[in-house]
Amino acid sequence: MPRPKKQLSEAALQMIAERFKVLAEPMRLKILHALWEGEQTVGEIIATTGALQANVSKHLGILQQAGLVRRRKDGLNVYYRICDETVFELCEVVCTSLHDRLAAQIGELPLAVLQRKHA
Amino acid sequence: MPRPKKQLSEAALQMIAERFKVLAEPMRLKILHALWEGEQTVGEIIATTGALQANVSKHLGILQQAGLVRRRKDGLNVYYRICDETVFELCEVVCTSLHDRLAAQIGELPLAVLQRKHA
DNA sequence: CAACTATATTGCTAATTAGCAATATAGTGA
DNA sequence: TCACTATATTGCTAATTAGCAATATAGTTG
Repeated sequence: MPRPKKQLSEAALQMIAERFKVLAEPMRLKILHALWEGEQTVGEIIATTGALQANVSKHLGILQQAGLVRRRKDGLNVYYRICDETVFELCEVVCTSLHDRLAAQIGELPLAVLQRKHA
Repeated sequence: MPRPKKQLSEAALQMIAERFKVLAEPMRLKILHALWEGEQTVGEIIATTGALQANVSKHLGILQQAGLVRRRKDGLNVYYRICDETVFELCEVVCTSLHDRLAAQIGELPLAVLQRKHA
């Protein structure tokens, strides 16, 4: 049974792809993960992720540009926090999908029935 | 209130990022969208998307590698179909997020209250 | 003001990849 | 077998980008 067709313009595809692109970097996911529990300064994020300062700063810029995190300046420090909760939902859906896929692949493999019974 | 911390290894981040990467190309999204209503041959996908045959074939290979689509061969034709429904869920979540973001940005802008009242 | 700290930006390089053109493969029918 | 069709693969080029090093900016303190 065919689904009802939803129209998607080139511009829409571009925007959606762009969002996925932002999430397609392990380091950015790591940063978002670090912000899971709440806002952190850039310095804290650097410590948490172990990445170089310049890279963290650049990634944070990209995340902010995408509207996923928000800046808050206080003295010398800059605090970042997640401002789009769908980030977590997306990661969860992907995790579940990957998990299911791997589980299915495991199911495809024959078990080691040939293992020796005793020594 | 801090959220409960979920642990994410480097390998997990890598896998998740990889999945997002697959979805981060407009043409692949277009192909998935073409498969929304059901399985299609490569030829049909080419016609629907307007892309060159070589590119469609390569994208389909990537999608299959990622476990998002499945091949079925029948004579000269090869039929592809989506085998991971989370694809649609992910796109919907992103669309909603983007929509909300744009709506919020519209709200930030002052309306054209200065427009002339009469000619 | 100068010295210091936290963060941002810039220039560079190496690696990845989408699209194109050309070729290869596989299945069909005569 | 040959000719034809559908799909896959390969080689190439141009564009993008993550990470690094160096520098710049902004805020603080003395």
